[in-house]
Amino acid sequence: MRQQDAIIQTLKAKGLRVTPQRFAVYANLLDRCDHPTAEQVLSDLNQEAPTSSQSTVYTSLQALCEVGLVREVLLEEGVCRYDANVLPHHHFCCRCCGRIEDIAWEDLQGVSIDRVRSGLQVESYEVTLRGCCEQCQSANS
Amino acid sequence: MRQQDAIIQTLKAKGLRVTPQRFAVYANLLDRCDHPTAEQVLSDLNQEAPTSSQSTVYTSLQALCEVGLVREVLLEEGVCRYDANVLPHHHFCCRCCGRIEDIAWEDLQGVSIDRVRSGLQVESYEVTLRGCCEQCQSANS
DNA sequence: CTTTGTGCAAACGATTTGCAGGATG
DNA sequence: CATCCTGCAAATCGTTTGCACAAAG
Repeated sequence: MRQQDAIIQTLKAKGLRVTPQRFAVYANLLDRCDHPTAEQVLSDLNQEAPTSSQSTVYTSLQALCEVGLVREVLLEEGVCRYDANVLPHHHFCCRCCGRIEDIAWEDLQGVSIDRVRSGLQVESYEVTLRGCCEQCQSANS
Repeated sequence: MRQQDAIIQTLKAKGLRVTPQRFAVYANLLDRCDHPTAEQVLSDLNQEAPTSSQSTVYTSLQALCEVGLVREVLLEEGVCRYDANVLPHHHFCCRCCGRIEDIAWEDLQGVSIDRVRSGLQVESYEVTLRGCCEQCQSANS
């Protein structure tokens, strides 16, 4: 219950009205460790009973992105995934199963951004690793 | 003219039939320093006279990707961009104008991949820088 | 001649939009 | 009670597909 209050406070603090649908979208995203698409969130919420419409999920995700509570992740063709982990981190993308895992910032040190071509004002960066995840490795052998 | 022969040889070497349309798509991509979408390539080719249909451009790009002459670049929502530079390199993505620039591999050294969580088999990686490009910086001031 | 590529139009899937009614602060 | 959000359905955008014809090796 305290968890829920925290979510409500967070939404309010960002100037977003707290509606059941918006709450549900954000809570769902916080709850997952993967990076779901809008459609996955939608069907997840409506699993047992219909709670949100398609367009509401889309607008909610957009609103959450705008205030910085959620970020878009673009690692795959055709779909846009969402991530409630907005702390800077990297991604690992499995070539076999498509799974996307977060890589903690500290686990990948040593990028020297200051060396980049002058003229470009770099505000942030992230590393995308591609390869084969543990599950797929054992499945393949 | 030698340039054109080189393209033809490259396509043949990859086992692709050399058709005027496919040639044009690949030549166009090699010619540009940006990372056009399929639609941009299409309209570019048909600028003066119609040379290729929509579906042909899409299938050509797909064929070129499959043989490794072109790579997909996913840095923006909704569209898939293409890049004829298949040497490993990084990308800079301007937040203001959306421009995407290649960053040479050597310009960004020091990522220590071996330190990443064990279990993950990393085959490749790339860094995405985000910020403000030179043109936008001067435009904003 | 066999195989592969092209072009058209229709199909598709993800996302967006217009608008009327409903809930929130 | 003014504003913002929701839900529906239709619209849109990028991309894919089916199929008949044409071109390449």
